[in-house]
Amino acid sequence: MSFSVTEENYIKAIYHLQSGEGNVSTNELAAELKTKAASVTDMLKKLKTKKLLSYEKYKGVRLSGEGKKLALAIVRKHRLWEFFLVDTLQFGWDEVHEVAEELEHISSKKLVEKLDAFLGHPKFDPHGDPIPDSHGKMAIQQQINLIDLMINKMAEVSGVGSQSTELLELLKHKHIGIGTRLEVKKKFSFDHSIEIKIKNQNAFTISQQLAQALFVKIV
Amino acid sequence: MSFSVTEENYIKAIYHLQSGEGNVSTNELAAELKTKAASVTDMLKKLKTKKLLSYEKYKGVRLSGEGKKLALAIVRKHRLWEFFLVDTLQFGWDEVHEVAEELEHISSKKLVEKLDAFLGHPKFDPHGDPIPDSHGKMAIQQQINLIDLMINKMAEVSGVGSQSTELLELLKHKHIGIGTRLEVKKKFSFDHSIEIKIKNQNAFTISQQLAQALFVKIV
DNA sequence: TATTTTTTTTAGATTTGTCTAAAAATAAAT
DNA sequence: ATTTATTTTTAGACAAATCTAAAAAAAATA
Repeated sequence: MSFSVTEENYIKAIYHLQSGEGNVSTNELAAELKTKAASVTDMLKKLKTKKLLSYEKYKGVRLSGEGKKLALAIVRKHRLWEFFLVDTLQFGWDEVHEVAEELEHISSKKLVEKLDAFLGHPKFDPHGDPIPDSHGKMAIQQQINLIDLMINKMAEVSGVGSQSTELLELLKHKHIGIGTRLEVKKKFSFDHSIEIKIKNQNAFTISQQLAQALFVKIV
Repeated sequence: MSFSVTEENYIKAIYHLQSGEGNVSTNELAAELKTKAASVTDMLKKLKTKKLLSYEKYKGVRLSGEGKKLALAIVRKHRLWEFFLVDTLQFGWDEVHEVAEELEHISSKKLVEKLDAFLGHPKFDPHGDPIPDSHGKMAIQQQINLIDLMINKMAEVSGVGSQSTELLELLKHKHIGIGTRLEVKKKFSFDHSIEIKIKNQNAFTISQQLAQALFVKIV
């Protein structure tokens, strides 16, 4: 079975909104899709007959197994294309979203698998979000080394690479601790030092050694 | 201004059909687009108001300057994507057409230019057709029809005249593909069939129809 | 609990692209 | 030059996805 671009966009929107538990409301969906509640109601009735979701009048909506499968396939394509745009075509990580919104609706299964193989089966997209594999499975978002954090991505310090007093002394001096939120503003290839910015502070640079000793979680 | 996928397909179809001179007829277009003449008439009226073509009742249609520009932009995208699919993703040259039909409607200008640069500004697609540059200019096709190849001149298959599965089936059976090197050994005026010789194989004859569907480059 | 407010659904209209059937124009043939 | 055949256009209808306005249901509040 094949679906229109509009239908796919509804499925994707529901997927993103139902991440908590509880049902997704008509109004939430209308806001997300920049359309009107009446249009959403019509589409939900249609997608229900296609068995992509469970929906009862006034009760909101949740994806069925089939619906989730479709959503994951779309998310997979979106994130693979984003990876391609940044990694292969040298787009900035902040300018790929709209293009990927279009590319995610290209239907060829073979294209997706060949693209995935060409890119080396990446597990995370340029924003740090996990890419579902061909069965819909995603890697757990684990912490990454600060040295690998992409520029301008807000992250939270979640671990350190050693307990040495020397390291802790340095961290104390720079007012960095577990839970500190920061962004990488620049990376200097000369000595692999990086410039970071902590809220309400001026940006400052830290050495490669220090960056490698810090682990962060994207927030 | 931006155009729907349907509108773009009409423009592309007219471009391909008007290659000779003379106007393109409603019925020709209906056949090419697998739709009905009545639908074509409706769309032509619409595209005329958008100034993409000149159209008078019962007189057929031709693209305007704007229309040609749009057609060339679509053809450029189609052929660049075909090149990408074959060259980068290792698709077979005979399985890329449908995928490229979808990809050609992705709108991002930046994507096209980045893709073109990544591929090394290719001049011809995997079927031997020239790829328009960003200004719409194409390299002269230095390939000739196999039927016109002089006897005993070594040449290399560089393109096919159609994408039909019937042709592809025949070529597969005869082990002829893009890049196959061959020579014409004899031409028979009775039925215009020609005898060709591929290295390490016995010579065999092919029909006029097949020869006309093959383009070669002298090597 | 009764009433007001918010959310959601229905009803009916609109747009895009399509279709069939019938009418009009053009081209071909006697 | 008529008649016949073909091509093209009009007229009216339909499906997809949307909208506005009004009605119905659910939630919030007094």
